[in-house]
Amino acid sequence: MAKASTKPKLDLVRGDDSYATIPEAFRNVLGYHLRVAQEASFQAFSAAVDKADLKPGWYSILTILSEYGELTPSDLSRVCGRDRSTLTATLKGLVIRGLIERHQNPDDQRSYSVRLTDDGHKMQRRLHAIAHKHDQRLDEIAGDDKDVVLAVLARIVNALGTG
Amino acid sequence: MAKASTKPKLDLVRGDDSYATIPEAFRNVLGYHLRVAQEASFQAFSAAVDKADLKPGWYSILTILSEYGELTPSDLSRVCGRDRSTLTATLKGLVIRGLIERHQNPDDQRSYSVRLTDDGHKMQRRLHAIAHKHDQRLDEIAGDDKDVVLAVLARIVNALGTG
DNA sequence: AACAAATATTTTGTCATCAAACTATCTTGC
DNA sequence: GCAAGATAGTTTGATGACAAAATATTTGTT
Repeated sequence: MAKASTKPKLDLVRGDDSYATIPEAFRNVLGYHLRVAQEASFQAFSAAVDKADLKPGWYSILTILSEYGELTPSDLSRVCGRDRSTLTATLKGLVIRGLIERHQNPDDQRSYSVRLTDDGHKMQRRLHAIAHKHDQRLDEIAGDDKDVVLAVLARIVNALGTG
Repeated sequence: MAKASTKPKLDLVRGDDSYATIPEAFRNVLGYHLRVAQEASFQAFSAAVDKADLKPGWYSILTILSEYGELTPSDLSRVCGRDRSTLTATLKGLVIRGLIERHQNPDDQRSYSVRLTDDGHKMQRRLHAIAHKHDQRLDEIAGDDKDVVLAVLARIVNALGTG
């Protein structure tokens, strides 16, 4: 409703596919721009990783393990900010590919931890190189505003929770 | 690798579930914070919509239609920045629920357009009320930095493309 | 010691996203 | 007028996410 006077139907038809028309209702809406920017960023990283025949989902897990050494799936899920159940399939794949190995916890039969293998370390470095290039690109785009943006994003996460 | 000296394993175990420990490797990385913040924002909106027994995916489509009046799935996909194939299922659901209706294009048998029904308009307003509250919350969190953040997010999308 | 409660992980179901393959239809060029 | 190519939409398959239910095991209580 609102202002039904101007219906911008026409300029939708554009040859290039850059995102032509932002609906008026979303123009000032952080959530919308957050979603679109995150999707763009992920797709760009994904494409770069894909060219090397790797999976984008591996990067964060391998990197966290390279930093923390050894973690249970639950701790890993807390650190990377995703639900535990999301990790199961990825971890299974990483084990199969020999990039991580499981260690049964001798004190608790329910629990195990994962750590990088040598191949896992190598793969982490490969992925990190790709990720780092992507980060640099984002940093250039953000320029001097980077710190402000990081601060706002952190406030959003703290205020709304991780999920 | 890098600095294997301090492995912060310990403070992971926290009673609350606010995101405790950001891996050092991600602390300054826009892409990571973008992903986590977007996920948090989406989950918060999703939860609010869910309480009213609605679907978050409906909101953007209904709102775009309320603004543009009548669109083909392809144009809708361009406006909302998602792939065409993503819309198929949602549009089907919206038709079934009587929130939108399809109109065959008389000049092209392949093509149709969708527009809101009266129920669709009502539903759009309900969802908008929820979305608006969510937006206000994000606006409060962003405070004076909102415009800077919006500008950076827009630059990211323009530089990396919509997907 | 036994049963209840908490915890660690997996499984299942839903949804959103893209890309690529497929179908149907329209347009173009010859 | 007909075949080739472009376009609109759908389907299928992969990935990634959550939540809720199911399993297995440990801990705590009486």
